Amino acid sequence: MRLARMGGIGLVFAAILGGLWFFQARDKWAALSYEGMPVAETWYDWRSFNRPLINHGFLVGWSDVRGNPLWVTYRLTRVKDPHSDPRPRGFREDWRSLWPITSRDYSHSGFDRGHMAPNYAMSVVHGRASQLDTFLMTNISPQKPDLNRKVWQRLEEVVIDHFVPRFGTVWVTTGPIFDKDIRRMDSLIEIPDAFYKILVVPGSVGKPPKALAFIMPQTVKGNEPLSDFVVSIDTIEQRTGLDFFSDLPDNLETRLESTVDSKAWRLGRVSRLPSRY
DNA sequence: TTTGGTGT
Repeated sequence: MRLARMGGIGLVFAAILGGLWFFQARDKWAALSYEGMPVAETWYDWRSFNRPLINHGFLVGWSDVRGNPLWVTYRLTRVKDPHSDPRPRGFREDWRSLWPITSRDYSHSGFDRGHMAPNYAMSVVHGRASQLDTFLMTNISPQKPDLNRKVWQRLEEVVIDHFVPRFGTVWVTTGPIFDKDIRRMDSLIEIPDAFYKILVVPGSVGKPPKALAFIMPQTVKGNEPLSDFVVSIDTIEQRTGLDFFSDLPDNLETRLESTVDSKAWRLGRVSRLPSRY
């Protein structure tokens, strides 16, 4: 009898603590993503199953099965005097991943440790703690050097150097794409076939939001114009099994995700900009 | 280097 009562009290406390955790987490999920974080279209499908990890300034949808983040979301805003702290020395294991993933798992694999939330932009906009979090292995995905160090880097530079100053606020959703055939590195981390990046400038009164989306395959040469890789968000949803921006009113969401609107972004002017380095 | 690699 007494045992049952104590058990009951324990359950009530657990429920209260769990509830508090959930509501706090839910607030952070909402604050770190635009109109709802990405969700798997089929919740029981292991291929798109992921769980949200909260970091300073960005959110990660982590897949323990693939050993990759399936999506990362963050907001970039204009800052007056952009400067970044020095690049940290190394990549760090994230204790939250089910399988321990370390920097060494990428060594001699032929793949770069590719940031999803980027070091420089996060440092400039969100500060040191955020910058350090971008070096967690749960923010890293295997990228071929010609992608990571060339055209993907150019895309990230255009976002932080041109789009953010021009529009004030840009929401970014980015991650890997896995086609049906599964290839893994020796460390069993799965190798993506391509990467996507979705940019959204939020709407204002009487003005709908605008989006620009890219898919870049691992096989790029690196000197292609960015405009070669523009796609609709619908295409990315089909290839990832994720649903983006699901909190938008349906008519807005449908329009945003089906249209390709590179003119409004004046992409042509920055499409062939060389990397700064 | 606003991307990364390798090594101790």
